[in-house]
Amino acid sequence: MRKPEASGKNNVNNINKFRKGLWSPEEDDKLMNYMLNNGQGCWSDVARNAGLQRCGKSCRLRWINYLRPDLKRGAFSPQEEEMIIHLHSLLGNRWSQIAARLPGRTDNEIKNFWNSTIKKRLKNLQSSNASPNTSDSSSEPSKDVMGGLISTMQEQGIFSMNMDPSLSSSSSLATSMKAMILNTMMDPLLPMLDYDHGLNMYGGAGGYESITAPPCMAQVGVLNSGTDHGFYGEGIFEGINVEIPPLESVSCMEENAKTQNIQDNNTDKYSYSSPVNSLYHRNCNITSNNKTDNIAADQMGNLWHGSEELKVGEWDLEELMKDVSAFPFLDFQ
DNA sequence: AACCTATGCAACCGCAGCGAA
DNA sequence: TTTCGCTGCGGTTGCATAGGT
Repeated sequence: MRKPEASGKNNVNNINKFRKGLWSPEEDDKLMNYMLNNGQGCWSDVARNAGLQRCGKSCRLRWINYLRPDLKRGAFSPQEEEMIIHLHSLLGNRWSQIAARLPGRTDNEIKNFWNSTIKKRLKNLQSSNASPNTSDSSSEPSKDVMGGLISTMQEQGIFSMNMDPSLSSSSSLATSMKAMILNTMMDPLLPMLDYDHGLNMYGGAGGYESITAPPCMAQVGVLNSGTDHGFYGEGIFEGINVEIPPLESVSCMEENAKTQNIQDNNTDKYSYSSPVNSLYHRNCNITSNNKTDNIAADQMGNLWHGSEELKVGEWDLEELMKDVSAFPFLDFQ
């Protein structure tokens, strides 16, 4: 941790500017008192009016990540871990979106948790499951590796999902599994993926073959055989749309936050907003290019209960299994 | 006890989006 | 239309601490 009186450079260089480094208890008090008395306004005004020699950005960060009264401190519960993993499989590194669905947790906290704990675990799993044959220069993913990864993740509780054979054809199971696997493949820590021919959840930029997905929605688009978007030379997915849990009120302060406004302007563009709490109201626009998309307005509790299934869009099972079976190194059947 | 290394996490940085002027 | 300031986000850094040797 940085010391409140960060030595040397910062303080010297910022005598007439803004303070940097760790926050002192006095600064915390000032900010806390100001926020409680005045609420959030322009952050640069907050910094000034609270008598802090900090930039507004720093004040905002401190409040959001540390001082906010509704923050939940302490270790992540297993349920939260599962939630994070699952949401990450759907949302990727959109930490703020993930945090919006975890009451009392901050994006920074989740990001740190992911980058340290979970990535480490996955890395261990990868190394422990990778067969010698797949550790060579070939970037082709191995069925064994992926299968092992999944099973080991289950064994170790990283990815818990009911694998009862009777549920193996469940669309939600396969959907969640597919989303997880897709995202797992996109994870930079897994070098098995040839990123030059990989998937781009965010659409557009970079040298990726672009398979676009709108913000707030995990959508893995079309990869057809015989197109330039081949994945290791093989077509894989017809469009995959995975719904994510809608933003819910994550604060006890606003019970009425359950109301969600879902607007359909008939151009396949949806937008919804959900109060997160009185100070942090996040908006999220969802753009869909699939007519079957819809926004689940279910309660969070219906969406996630430990290992229960994530609510997903209406998928045709056959189509789904076709998608999955087309996957060159997965066999769910 | 001293040193080294790994880990966790608070905070910073740069960028993009947005609205107002 | 452009510029500017503010906000929010994701990536990264750097320090304190725990654990190992």
